[in-house]
Amino acid sequence: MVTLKDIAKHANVSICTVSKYLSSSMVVKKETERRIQQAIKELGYVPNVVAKALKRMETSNIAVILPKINNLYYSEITSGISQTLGKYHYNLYIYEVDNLQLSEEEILQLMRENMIAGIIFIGLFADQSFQESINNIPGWDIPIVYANRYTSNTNYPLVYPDLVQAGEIGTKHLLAKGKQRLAVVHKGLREEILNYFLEGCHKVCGEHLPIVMEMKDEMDLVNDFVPQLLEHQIEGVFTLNELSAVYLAKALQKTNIKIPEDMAVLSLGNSVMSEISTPELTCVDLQNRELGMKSAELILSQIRKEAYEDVTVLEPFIVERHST
Amino acid sequence: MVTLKDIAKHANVSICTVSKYLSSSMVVKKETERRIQQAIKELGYVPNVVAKALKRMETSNIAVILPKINNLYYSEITSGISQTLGKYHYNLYIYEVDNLQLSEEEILQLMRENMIAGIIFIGLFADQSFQESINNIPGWDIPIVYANRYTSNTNYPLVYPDLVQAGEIGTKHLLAKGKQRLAVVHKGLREEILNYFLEGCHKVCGEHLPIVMEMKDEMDLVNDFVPQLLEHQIEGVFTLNELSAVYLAKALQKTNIKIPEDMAVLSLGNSVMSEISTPELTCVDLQNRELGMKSAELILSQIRKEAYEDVTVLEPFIVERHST
DNA sequence: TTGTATGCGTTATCAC
DNA sequence: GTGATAACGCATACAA
Repeated sequence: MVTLKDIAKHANVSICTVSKYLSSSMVVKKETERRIQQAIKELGYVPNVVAKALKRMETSNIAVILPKINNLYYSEITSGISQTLGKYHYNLYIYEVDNLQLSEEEILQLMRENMIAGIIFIGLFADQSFQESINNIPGWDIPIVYANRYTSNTNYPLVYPDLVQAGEIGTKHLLAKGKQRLAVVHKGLREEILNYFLEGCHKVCGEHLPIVMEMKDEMDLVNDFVPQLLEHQIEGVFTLNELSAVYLAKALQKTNIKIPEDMAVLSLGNSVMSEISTPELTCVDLQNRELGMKSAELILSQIRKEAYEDVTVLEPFIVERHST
Repeated sequence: MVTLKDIAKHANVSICTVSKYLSSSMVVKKETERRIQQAIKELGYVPNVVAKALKRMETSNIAVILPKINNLYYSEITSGISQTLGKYHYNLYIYEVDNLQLSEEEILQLMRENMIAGIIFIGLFADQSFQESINNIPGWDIPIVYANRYTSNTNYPLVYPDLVQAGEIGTKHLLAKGKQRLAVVHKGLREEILNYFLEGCHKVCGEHLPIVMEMKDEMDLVNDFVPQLLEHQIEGVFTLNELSAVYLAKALQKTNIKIPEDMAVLSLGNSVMSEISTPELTCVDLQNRELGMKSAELILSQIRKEAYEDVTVLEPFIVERHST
């Protein structure tokens, strides 16, 4: 391995001179520069980031911790993070919690061992127990960003889409399409989150709120779920889970219910899945890539000790296709 | 930061004793052990992986380099890699080439700077120029695995699905379903790769090969592509790209062609996309997760200087749904 | 403008 | 069993 020492010797200067020159924290004579450059080229010098990190007690590694990467929802966000981090020459670690089977404590330990410069959690961990885990670590000083987590008892910045507005524009859209009797369908959504949507619905519908229905894994959509929809004479469904929206659309068509004439389907989330569904689903885009980019920026702000917003809210918008 | 030094002082032993005890490369007296353990607990010691890496000149970081992560094809493979690496306590870096806009040389430089322990390339880089880039680096010694790359001029192990067999079982399946006139549809596939499939088809069809059609981005499927299919009186289509298969199925239905009665559609690749398509697509599963796991194992074998297979071929299999 | 010397936290080579 | 001490490659305070 070629080190600064080798370069220094070859260029007949001291290590310090090379080091400072390379970090452009010093101006050197033209002749010195030439010799250093030549030595670097001839010997094939590659800086050692690990040594640098040890000395400076700081890496350029950001960890993204998420349930699984093979899910378009998470991978979109991750790609946004990657894009911004790459621009600033930070590296991106991925930790898939579903695969790793590590406890919260073990993950935090891992982050400290590796001198991670910042952590982005994507929609993970029960609020209290996790925050407690961090508080239990005296001298914890790694920047954190919570992407897609709705909580207030944390000292770290939050980034999430405006779910109230999502509920509002979704409902408004369905009403504008002439759909009166609406249902909000979700799948294991925490009540707290669900309430944000309903608050948005409320703004549009007043007291005439959509009915709320939960989709369960063991349900047969065609035989169990769709009949319930019909029973309530639902005309428009706002499905708060993209994949469920796609499956619902399939079930409706199997039951010979025309989309959007007999029933409109609006999905939350805009990945290829909505696009390839039949019919193509109208959806509320949650700006996942932007969410990722913003999360990365917030981590970098913390690292640089700059000011940052405690809460960043992204504006969702409607992408109209053929299901409403 | 609590270091070995602090622990040593607190436990009244030397740094060396603590270090060797922790790496279980030395047996210590019961009493010493107790004191060390107590010190670690009381002071809250966290080992510093960066310092360890510098000293040992070796990290536990594996880099995965791929075009983009927000693509189920790549993220499935990545998830497989993550699963295996996690088991052996290796960390996973992700580098998205499409986002980073780095040249081959810059990527290789990045890997060396960061003392990456091994690199997995997923379906990337023109064979020759890239291999040359590596050869141009004297003393390059980072293990590499090529996932989904078909080439012979490399010194590194290859992992890929058996495309000949994919062609064979796909064709066989379509024939078994009573489809005689077949088409193989691809989208910008390199001739070399395409030929593997055709070789598989040949095994089943003899000289009566399927016709090959290329799908282009600017094509209107309903007005341009489907009519071509009909013109050739095609009864079964083997689409070598999952997303294209889904779009083709949509186009066929718009043209009121019944799947699979009038035309069978077989897709290559088995992600959720085939599942949520209407109708659910029968497909040839390429075992992406296994591909990732195998890639990770091959990297680890190289790191451990164990023997490994130069070429690992995965066996694709049919997943039957409703499109054939 | 350049050089010397020290230390980041760890492991490894000795000696005791 | 245990302890000094020297590296690993780099950055930096301080000298010159």
